Amino acid sequence: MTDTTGGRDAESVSKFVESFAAQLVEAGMQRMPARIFAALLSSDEGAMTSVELGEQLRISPAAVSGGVRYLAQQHMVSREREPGSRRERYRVQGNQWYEALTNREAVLKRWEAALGEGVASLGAETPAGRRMAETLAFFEFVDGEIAAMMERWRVYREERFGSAP
Amino acid sequence: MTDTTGGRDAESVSKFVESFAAQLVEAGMQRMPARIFAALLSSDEGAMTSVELGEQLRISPAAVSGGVRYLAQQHMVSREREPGSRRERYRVQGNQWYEALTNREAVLKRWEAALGEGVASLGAETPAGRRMAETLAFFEFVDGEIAAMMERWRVYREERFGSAP
DNA sequence: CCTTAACTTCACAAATTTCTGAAGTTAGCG
DNA sequence: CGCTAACTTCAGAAATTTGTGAAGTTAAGG
Repeated sequence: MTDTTGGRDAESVSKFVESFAAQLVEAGMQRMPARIFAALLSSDEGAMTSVELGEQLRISPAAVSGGVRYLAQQHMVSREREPGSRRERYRVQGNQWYEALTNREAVLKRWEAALGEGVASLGAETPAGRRMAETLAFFEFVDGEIAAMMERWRVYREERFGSAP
Repeated sequence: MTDTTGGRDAESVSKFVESFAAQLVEAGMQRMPARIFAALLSSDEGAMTSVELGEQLRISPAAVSGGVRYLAQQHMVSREREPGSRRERYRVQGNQWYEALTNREAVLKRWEAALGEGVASLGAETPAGRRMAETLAFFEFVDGEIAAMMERWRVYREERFGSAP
């Protein structure tokens, strides 16, 4: 086995990273954040330094910096500092990240606000206004359901994988 | 009330269209599809012709054509032809569109496939492989839950708004 | 304190995406 | 059977996005 990273075949890891990143891109994520995220996800530690990311992905420190900032804002990675060092590590926080993925809460709230304005400006009695009110109800419904779904996931996860976070 | 479109204030409708489209864009949709979709959603009929769309949004027939094709592919609008005419109407199919929105089925399936390959190529026994297997389980779980959620929505919708599609 | 390592910010070049006008295609209508 | 209305496709200009190198900032370590 070709093994240049200390445990795995570097090439097949890289291949997975790029292919998973491509899926994320297709789903709307920017390219650099997607690649960085995929790299972190497939690292054994679940964490990498800026330099390691730059080397594996062949990108500049500036690109790492920008990508990581985006991911941190979305709560998909967290940054940690080894005490007494200027070096940071970026970490995929266990299952926190996919909870963030479904936590489109902010997005849903904005949609709901926009639809609410739509109902108001079109008039609740017009056909368009009524259609929009129903759409709004749908998003409010989804909003409420998601919390319950995530709770069920935690239970299921616990019993299947053991060890809560 | 300024009323140039035959029932509503054209300017406030346009304002809503642009602001809702902006939200959709921020969530990842392309600009033209987003604007076209918002326009359809706020029309009383829930349907408009190519010419009407071009006029309201100030875009070329080519842009309408491209945007509508995208929306139809995503099952967010359907095209209908008034019989004995070359003219088409594009329609937001009641509640069908937001069901399509949650029907990220294709997306979820691709993610699952990619993650499955990841587990295989990293090794199910490695830490990274284990983390990825858990992620995969999460998406499979969500996949299953969504169908049930939509069913609950239909029941709720029926009792709150009456009249199934 | 001075040096240096480790990010971050910024201006700009390159790549990509988006929209348009023009030309093409198809189907209704006289 | 040809004319015209109603899309669609395509090539390319314009705008936007992306990633880089270079310069800037901050904090360890000597």
